[in-house]
Amino acid sequence: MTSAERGAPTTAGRAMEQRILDAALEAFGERGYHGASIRFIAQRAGTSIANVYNYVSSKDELLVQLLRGASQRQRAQVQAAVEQAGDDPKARLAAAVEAFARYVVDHREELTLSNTEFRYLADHYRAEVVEQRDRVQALVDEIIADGVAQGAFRTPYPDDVSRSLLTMVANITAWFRPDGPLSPAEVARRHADFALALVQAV
Amino acid sequence: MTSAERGAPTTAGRAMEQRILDAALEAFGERGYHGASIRFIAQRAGTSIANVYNYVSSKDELLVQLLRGASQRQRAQVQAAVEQAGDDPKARLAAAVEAFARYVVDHREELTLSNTEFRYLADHYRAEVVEQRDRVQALVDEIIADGVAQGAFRTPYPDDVSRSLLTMVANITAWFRPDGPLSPAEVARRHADFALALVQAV
Amino acid sequence: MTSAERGAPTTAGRAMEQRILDAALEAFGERGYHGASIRFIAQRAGTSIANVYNYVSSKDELLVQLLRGASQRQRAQVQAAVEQAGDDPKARLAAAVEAFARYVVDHREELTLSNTEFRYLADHYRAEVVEQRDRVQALVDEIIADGVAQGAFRTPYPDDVSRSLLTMVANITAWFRPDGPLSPAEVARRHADFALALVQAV
Amino acid sequence: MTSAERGAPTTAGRAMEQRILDAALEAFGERGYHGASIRFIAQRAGTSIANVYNYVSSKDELLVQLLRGASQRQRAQVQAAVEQAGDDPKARLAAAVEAFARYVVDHREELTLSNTEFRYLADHYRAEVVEQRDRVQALVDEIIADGVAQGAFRTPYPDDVSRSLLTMVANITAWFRPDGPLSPAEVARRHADFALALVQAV
DNA sequence: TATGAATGAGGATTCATTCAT
DNA sequence: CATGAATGAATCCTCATTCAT
Repeated sequence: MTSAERGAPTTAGRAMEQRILDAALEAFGERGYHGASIRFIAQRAGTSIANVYNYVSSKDELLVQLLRGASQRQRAQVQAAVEQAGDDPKARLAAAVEAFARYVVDHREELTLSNTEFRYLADHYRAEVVEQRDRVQALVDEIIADGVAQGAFRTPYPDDVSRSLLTMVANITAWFRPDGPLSPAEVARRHADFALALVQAV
Repeated sequence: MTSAERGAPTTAGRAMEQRILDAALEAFGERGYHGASIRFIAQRAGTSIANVYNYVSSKDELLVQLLRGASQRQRAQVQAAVEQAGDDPKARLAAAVEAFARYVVDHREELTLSNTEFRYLADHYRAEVVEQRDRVQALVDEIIADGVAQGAFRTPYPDDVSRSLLTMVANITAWFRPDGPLSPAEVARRHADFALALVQAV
Repeated sequence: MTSAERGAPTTAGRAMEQRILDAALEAFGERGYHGASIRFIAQRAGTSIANVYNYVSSKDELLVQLLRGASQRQRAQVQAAVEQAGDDPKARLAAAVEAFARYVVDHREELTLSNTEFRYLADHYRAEVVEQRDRVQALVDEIIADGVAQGAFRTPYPDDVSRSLLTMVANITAWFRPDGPLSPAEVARRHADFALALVQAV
Repeated sequence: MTSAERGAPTTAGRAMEQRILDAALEAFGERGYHGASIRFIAQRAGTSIANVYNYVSSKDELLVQLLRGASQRQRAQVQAAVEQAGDDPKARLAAAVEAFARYVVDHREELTLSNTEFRYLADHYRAEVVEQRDRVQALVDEIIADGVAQGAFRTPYPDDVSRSLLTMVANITAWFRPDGPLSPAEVARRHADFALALVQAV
């Protein structure tokens, strides 16, 4: 059931919904939230404007649905990676950053949106996305704090480093091009290294 | 007939022009390029819509004028700082990053624009801004390469570090709040430290 | 295929039809014909939009069905009252007006519709409603004319009084509130008195 | 200065504004508030849709401007007539009703609007119109109460008569046609007579 | 220098309606 | 009997821009 009030969707309906979400992701990514019209999105999805509103109740809602999904999946991916990384702070930090970076590079469109259009969300919607972000930030904060406590990291500003680190990784979208010299995997790995350097791992 | 196509501007004219540019900076910063209308900007500037067109030939031009000025001033500030820093790679890198960061924090609105609305510039205009950015990037690239050559920095990926470093600093705008715990000066200084950590300065 | 074009309706079908008509009456009453959408009506009726069209062939038809029914029942009620009132013009007029007023007050929504949305009916439909109204008007005209002929009423403008009288009573809807000080029965009775005053009954 | 925020209007501007208001009055009268689109109004006024919004800030505002003006002028006309009518309750009542009726017949479009579209006004706007109406009603209430006190009127329900009387007169719009047998002046005069009959003037 | 008047195109959204299931 | 999917046309309103004054 989508946010537009309706009953159980058919198979065709579900497919159409996905096409619309995909089209919106592309459109917002290319032109920004305000720059991408519903007309443009509908065209990309191959439907009429009116039919878009059978699946989504407003343009706002379209944006939030995309951002919400992205932030949840990214958080989940980071959390899972950390859980598998064992106890060593270095391993945990590397795993967190690599997973975070991997999500960024693999879902550039979602993250471009998240970085640049997030602020246009209505307050009510923004909260949901902020929470996911905060949970990731808190996780990394904690890893770094642990590392410092155990003497594995020597940075004098653990919290500031943590924030700047995630800022750096989230904004890989600002320069990464898939046809560039670095593969997604390499980009992610190197940023894991950068993270260790930033915290001054011993 | 825009300002550029006319004779010498009067003092009052110059003041009006500045009011318009300031208003546009605020407006774009709050709502984004597509989200801020000329009407909104004119209201902020306290003039009529039509009068905005006495100073700027189009909305595009308004954006480009802001971004061009910002990127030039930022580059100039970084260059000046580096020139005064002497020969030591560490001192030079610290000076470059601190100056860059300082500009970001002191001109948050300009840089928010630069980070998020830059992509909406027409190709022709974008080039001018890109050039300024590239010159800063090249300068930092060179400092880091020198440092590596002299054995002062041990990073195995000097170019990647350079790019990620500037990304991190440019996006301080994403989280910095003037009423937060850190002063602009502190934020800048710490990012200089982060830079040295990132390049693994000896 | 609308209800009219189908076989005998089921009991459940009849109930649904009534729910739709009730919902439409409410909706048109609250928002007017143009202001009430089929979506709104369907929601009130607790069905889908599409299902509304199983019972009514168009929005126009929905309005006409309501107005037609109302005007028929009102006319019937007035006629019945007059027939039971005997021969005295005063009694007949009082009975007519009281019955007419009673219908108005007891069916405010229908009459609000009738007073305000009637003009949006397509010509073809309007005729049916006009006929019912005209029959009531003619009946009252006749009663008053009789009264004048018999010397029971002294008004010099029998036809004008007749029209203004029914206008006054039909538009009770404009001010009557069920939670006001007057009961429906009282309102009706007083208007019967007003009618006698208007015709200057001896 | 119109409600749409602008500076001093030019002569041409004032003329355009009047054309728009006239067009809206006609349009709302013919099709009702919800039925008359801004497009339709603009066409009638001979301008573009966008230009309508140079003079009026919303469709709501267009309606309220019309209704506000009408109710004010009608009240003023009634008040003036009463003031000139001397002290005799009969003369005063006749004057009030005749003036009221005259306004109705002479401004049928305005009053059709007032009778049928008034309820679609936003609460905030409605209050202004209600006040004008209430003042007229209060004036007539008072005249009738005085007449009853002085023994000039014998109606047992002075307040109810007062309300039904004005209802009757306001809704002359429902049946009056300028090409009918009665002139505006005659219609008004007869309703003054009806008023005296209703209150049972001695 | 400054602004009111004007507009065509387009913004998001809702409309009444149809049809396959 | 009932409904989700779909649409073209229309809704109100705002857009960036021009021009005469």
